Amino acid sequence: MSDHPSAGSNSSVEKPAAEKPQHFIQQIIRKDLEAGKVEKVVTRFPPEPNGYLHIGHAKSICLNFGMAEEFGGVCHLRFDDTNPEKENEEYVNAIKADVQWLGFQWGGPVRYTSDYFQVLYDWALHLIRQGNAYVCDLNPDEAREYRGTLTEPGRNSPYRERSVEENLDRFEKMRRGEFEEGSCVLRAKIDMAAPNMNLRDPVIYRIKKAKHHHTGDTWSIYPSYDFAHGQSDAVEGVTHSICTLEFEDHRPLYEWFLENLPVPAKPRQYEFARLNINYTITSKRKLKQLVDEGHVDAWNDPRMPTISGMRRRGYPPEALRNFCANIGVTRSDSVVDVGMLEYAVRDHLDKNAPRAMCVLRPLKVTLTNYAADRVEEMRAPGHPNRDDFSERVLPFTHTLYIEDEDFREEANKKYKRLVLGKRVRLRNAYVIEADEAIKDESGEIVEIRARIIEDTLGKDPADGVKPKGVIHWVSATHHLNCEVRLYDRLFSDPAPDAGGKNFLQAINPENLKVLENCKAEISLAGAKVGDHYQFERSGYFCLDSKYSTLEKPVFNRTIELRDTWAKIQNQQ
RNA sequence: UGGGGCGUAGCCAAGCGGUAAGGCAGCGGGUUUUGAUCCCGUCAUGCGUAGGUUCGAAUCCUACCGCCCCAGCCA
Repeated sequence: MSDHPSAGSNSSVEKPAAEKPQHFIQQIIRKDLEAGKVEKVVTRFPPEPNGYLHIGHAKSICLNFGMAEEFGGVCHLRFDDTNPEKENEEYVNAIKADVQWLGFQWGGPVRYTSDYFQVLYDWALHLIRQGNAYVCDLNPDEAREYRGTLTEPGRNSPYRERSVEENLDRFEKMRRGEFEEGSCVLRAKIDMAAPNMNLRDPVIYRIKKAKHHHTGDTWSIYPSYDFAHGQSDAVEGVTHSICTLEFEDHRPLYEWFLENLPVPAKPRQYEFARLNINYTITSKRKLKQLVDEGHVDAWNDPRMPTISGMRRRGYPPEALRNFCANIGVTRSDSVVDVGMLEYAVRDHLDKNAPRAMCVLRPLKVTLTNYAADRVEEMRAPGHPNRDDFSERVLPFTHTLYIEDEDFREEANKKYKRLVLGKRVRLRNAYVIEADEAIKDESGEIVEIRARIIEDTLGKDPADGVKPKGVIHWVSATHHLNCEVRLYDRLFSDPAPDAGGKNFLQAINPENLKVLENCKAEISLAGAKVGDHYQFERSGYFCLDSKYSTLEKPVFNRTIELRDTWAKIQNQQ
């Protein structure tokens, strides 16, 4: 059967000029709607609550909820909870929060595959009565042997021809918990010689005496993914069941159940390529390992590619959605450059984050011609390109801090910062000129003595000697002490996951730098968790939701500004 | 020497028989009190390879090559 329903030829659809190209899922849905095959689009996002959602799930969420949104339908949130051994409620709650944070709302209640355990059980009975399923007593090793290999057909299980009565009886005993785990399973009777391994009498129910986070001890048998997914879609009236490519081989099985069971609808499955990003891993199992072994703080560690980690890091939900829109949806395997994600984050933050100044590595500057008790209130725009942001007030005083790296005793003309004997513009304030660098015993520069050039607020020096550049600063007496955490990529290998590599060895040992003596402008005292700021000339920052306190604010660097200066330096 | 997919620029990706969109990255330039943003320009004589069909092929056909997925009582 064809992947794409051979839609009635509706060739007279005029193509609107200069429209955004539609990806194949959009094309399929639009045709289904136009052909009247579907009245209202229903999709679903079906995570298994066995870990936290990551950037790859964001793509799926944007696709599934996005299609519902775009075509006036709904998207269900359904927890695919058929394996109680790995799932729990912490994950359920985290997943719900993540989906909502991304800005999506599911249609109707939160659903669980476990809501359908009774129907699924009844349908298993139906299959048995039709002679389409049997209880098989082969142990796992034997079952593997009987299954055959990729190139050799399997053999029929010796239990394949049990009578309906015996199957009914044994399945009932499975249900009642009378058999040990692993002693038997219920299998669909399809074809042990099928070239598609999924059709070689797949397991549809297995015994698990674990307590289920949602159904408690009600069941001692649980349906397999294959036996649950399509039927759940059918029960919910899902029209387009979108999943990743590795499930393509399962589609014939998905359809086999729909055809052999009295289901209320016939949903269709479509597959797209899952997201891969370089320098990143998107495997729940490996992400869990990073957490369990303490390589990171938690699932929501700002270095994690989890949705909660990116949230804590300061990635705005809009950036994630834009990113997903930018990468598209196709069926070809690909590895997206992490630069695309970073672009989306910078792009949104640049347009929306208020500006502030914060000195990360302070170097004291004393203004010898500025009275020690004088305080001027400089006014600075909240955003250079928007007038709907409120102004900030910056106290300007006799002693200031500038960035350690913004001063050099001598430098070539490419260095556009403060140089001994030269001028620089203090952003939103005066032009100053450096007269002297004071060093300690070890030769370390500990203070700069400088002068302001009078009458340079909003204008160049009257003598025509223009400053070489602009640097940020903070008053040494009127500021907010804070801690800043600089994150770098978690992995230094573009493909930490590839081949037989051990991804733990690809961990970047310098993925976090904590600066405890940072000086922020006082307006930042009002920062709240969830606010985003651009620390000018530095990057985008936000308060850390875990470590920040009123006494000691902790800012996470979400991402650096694009830095062509660093690029120039690296080229030399 | 099974089955299912996928190959368009460094990366992502349009294209659906009429002569290679767009974005990211890069490069060059302009504006700028952020080395940011913004703006302009540049970046595939060629679509995995080789044949074929056609007036015309990235699009159709054939063969080959490469990569991904499948042998859980995971999803």
